[in-house]
Amino acid sequence: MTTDGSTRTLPRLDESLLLHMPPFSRLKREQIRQILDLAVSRRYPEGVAVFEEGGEADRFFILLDGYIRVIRITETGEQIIALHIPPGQLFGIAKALGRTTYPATAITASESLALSWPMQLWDSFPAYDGFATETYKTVGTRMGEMNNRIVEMATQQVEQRVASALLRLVNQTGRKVEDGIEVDFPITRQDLSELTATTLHTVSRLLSAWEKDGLVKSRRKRIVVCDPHALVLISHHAPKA
DNA sequence: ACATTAAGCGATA
DNA sequence: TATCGCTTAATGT
Repeated sequence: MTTDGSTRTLPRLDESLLLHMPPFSRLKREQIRQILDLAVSRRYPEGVAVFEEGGEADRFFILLDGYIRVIRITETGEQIIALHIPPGQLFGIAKALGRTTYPATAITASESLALSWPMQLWDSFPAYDGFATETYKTVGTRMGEMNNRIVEMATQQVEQRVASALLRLVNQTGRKVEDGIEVDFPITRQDLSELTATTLHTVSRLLSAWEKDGLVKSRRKRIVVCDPHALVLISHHAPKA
């Protein structure tokens, strides 16, 4: 925000920023220009809240770079990680859920860059070709994913849940490295346990066991999956009575 | 099949 | 040096 009240940030945002983002990829340069001129660009250090659960949903966002962790707090004060958002996705789109407040807290899992717009503009954006269908797709995918996790929590055992969670992480946010696929942002045992409703100790023991068998490689805050197929087998293993 | 408690170690800031 | 991330063993449910 500048002193004259305009919302444009220092250098004019480059159009290539949005050119390949799914919600805007079908737009002409001129339309992208319009949208960018309405946007605020902001960099967030690792571990800060972009917005908080219950807060007034006054802006919506698209993640250009980095990763966002969507978390909720239970009655007893424990954190639950709902999902992670990769670059190119919209988030904080409360109005798409018919809400005026944010339903969860968004924390940066790594240093991130995001554009945001005032929520008042939400109803005008579907005029842009592809935006509406893309947001429906995003909302649908996320609901499906959370739905799957509910079934998972209820039916699968811890080892399978952690295996599934790890697979989702590398599928959605994985980066190719020397000896496998690495989760592309810093992630602790605690984080993984909050994703799978278990304890960091159990996660630590599982990762140690998997590492001994060559399925994964991990150091502090970093996890590499070396043998995805073996993890798939574990995740599909039927619960034993 | 898990969680919890406790102790200790190396990495990181 | 203090804190954090992590591991492991022992014990509890």
